[in-house]
Amino acid sequence: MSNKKERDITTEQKILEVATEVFQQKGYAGARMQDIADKAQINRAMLHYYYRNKEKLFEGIFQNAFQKLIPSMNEVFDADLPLFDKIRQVVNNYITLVFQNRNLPLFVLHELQQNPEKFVSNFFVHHTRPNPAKLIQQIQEEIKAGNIRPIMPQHLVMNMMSLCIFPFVSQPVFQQVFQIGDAQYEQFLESRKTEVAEFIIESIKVK
Amino acid sequence: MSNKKERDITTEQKILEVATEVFQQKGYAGARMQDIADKAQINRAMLHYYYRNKEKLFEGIFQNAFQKLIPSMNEVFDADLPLFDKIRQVVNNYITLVFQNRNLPLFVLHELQQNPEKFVSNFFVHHTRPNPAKLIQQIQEEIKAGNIRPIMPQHLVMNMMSLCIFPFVSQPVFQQVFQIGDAQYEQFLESRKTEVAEFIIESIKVK
DNA sequence: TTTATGTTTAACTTTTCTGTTAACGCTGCA
DNA sequence: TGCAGCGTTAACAGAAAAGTTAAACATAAA
Repeated sequence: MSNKKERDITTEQKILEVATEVFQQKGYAGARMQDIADKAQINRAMLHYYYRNKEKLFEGIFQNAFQKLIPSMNEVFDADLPLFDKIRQVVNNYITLVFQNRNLPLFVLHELQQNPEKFVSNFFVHHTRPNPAKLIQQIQEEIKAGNIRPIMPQHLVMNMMSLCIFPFVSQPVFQQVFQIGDAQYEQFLESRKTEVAEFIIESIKVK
Repeated sequence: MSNKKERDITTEQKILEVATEVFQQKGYAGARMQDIADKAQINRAMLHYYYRNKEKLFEGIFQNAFQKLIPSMNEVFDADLPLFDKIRQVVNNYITLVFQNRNLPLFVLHELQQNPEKFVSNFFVHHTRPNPAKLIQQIQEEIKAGNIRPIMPQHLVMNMMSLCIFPFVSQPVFQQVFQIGDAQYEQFLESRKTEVAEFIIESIKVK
C-alpha cells in the first residue's frame, strides 16, 4: 500500500513536472503528449489515466504557472515600505523569480494572447487578482509631497514590469545584437537586479 | 496573360497576407492550413500550389516579419542626431511600428524561443544584422562629456526596447490589472510615445 | 476554333496525434 | 493461496491535419 502510494505520487508528480517543462517550452499547440510521456519515461496511456486529457493536463499547469506570477506582483503593490525601497525590493524579487522560471513569462503571455478569457475565470475563481491600488496611492502621495516628479502611476508600474521581464523573453534577440554568449548574458541579467531599480529611481526622483 | 498574372498576384498575395495574420496570431504550431485557406477564400490545395508546404509558407512569413523589426532597430542605432533627440525619435518610431503590427513581437519572440538557430541563418544571409556599435559609442561619449550619468550602454538600449515593446505583449495582463477597456488601453499605449522617452531622459540626464 | 499553359477544385492518401480498451501484473490482504 | 484493486502496458480506434493527384476550368495565343 505505502509502496503503491509512493509510486503513485512519484509518477503523478513526475508527469506534472515534465508536462510543465514541455508546455512552457512549446506552448499548448506545440506540445506533444508522446513527448511528455517519453520524457517522463512512462506509457502515454498513463497521462490519460492521471489527467483525463491534454486540455485538463494543460489547465492545471497554466493555473499553476499563472499563480506563480501574481503573488509576486502583489508583493510589489502591497509592501509597506518607502517607495524607493519598495522599488528596489520589487525589482530584485521579480528578476530573481523569473531567473528561476525562465520561460514562464513568454509561456503565459503567448497562451493568454490566444485565450484572454482564461484570465477572467482564473482571476475570479482564485481571488488573487493583482491589486495595484495601494501602490498607486503611494505614488500619488509621493508626487503630492514633491518627493518624486509627476508621472502617471500606471506608467511607472508598467515600466517596472517591462524592465524586469522583457530582457528574459528577448534573450535570443539581444544575445545576437550584443554579440554575447550565454554566461555573459546571465551576468547581464544578474546586474539588472540593481541596475533597473536605480534606473527607475533616477528617473522619478527630484534632485 | 495580364489577367492571369493579375489574378496570380492577387491570390498569391492574399495567401501571404492571410497566412501572416494567422501565423502571427496562432504561432506555427497552432496555425491551421485549413484556417488560412478559409480566410483567404480559396481551396486548401492552393496553399500547396503556391507554397510547397506549411514550413515553406511559414519560413517566408517569419523572415518577412523579422525583417520588419530589424531596420527600425538600426534606425535607432545609426541615426545622426543628438542623443536625447535620438531617443525621442526612436521611441516614437518603434511604438508606432508595433502599433501597426500588434502581434509581431510576441510572434517573433515565441518562435525564436523554439528555434534560436533561425536567427543566425537569417542574420547572416540577409546581412541586416542589428548593429548598435554607433549608438553605444555615442552613449559613451556623452558619458565622458558629462552630459549623462554613467550607465552601461547595453542596459540603456535594453531599457529602451523593453519600455517600447513589453506593454504591447502584456496587454491582456495589464488591462486586467489596471481594470481598463480596449479603447483606454490604446490611449495608454499612445501616450507612451512621449512618456517613455521622457522617462529615459529623466533617468540619464545630469541635472 | 483549337491548343497550350497556368490556375483551381474535389476527392483521396498519408501522417500525426489524441484518446480508449482490454489484458497483464504487482502488491497487500483475507 | 487466491483474490481485489490499482498501476501499467501494448495494441487499437478515431480524429484532425498535412499533403497529393487528376481532372476541370479559364484564358491567351496560334
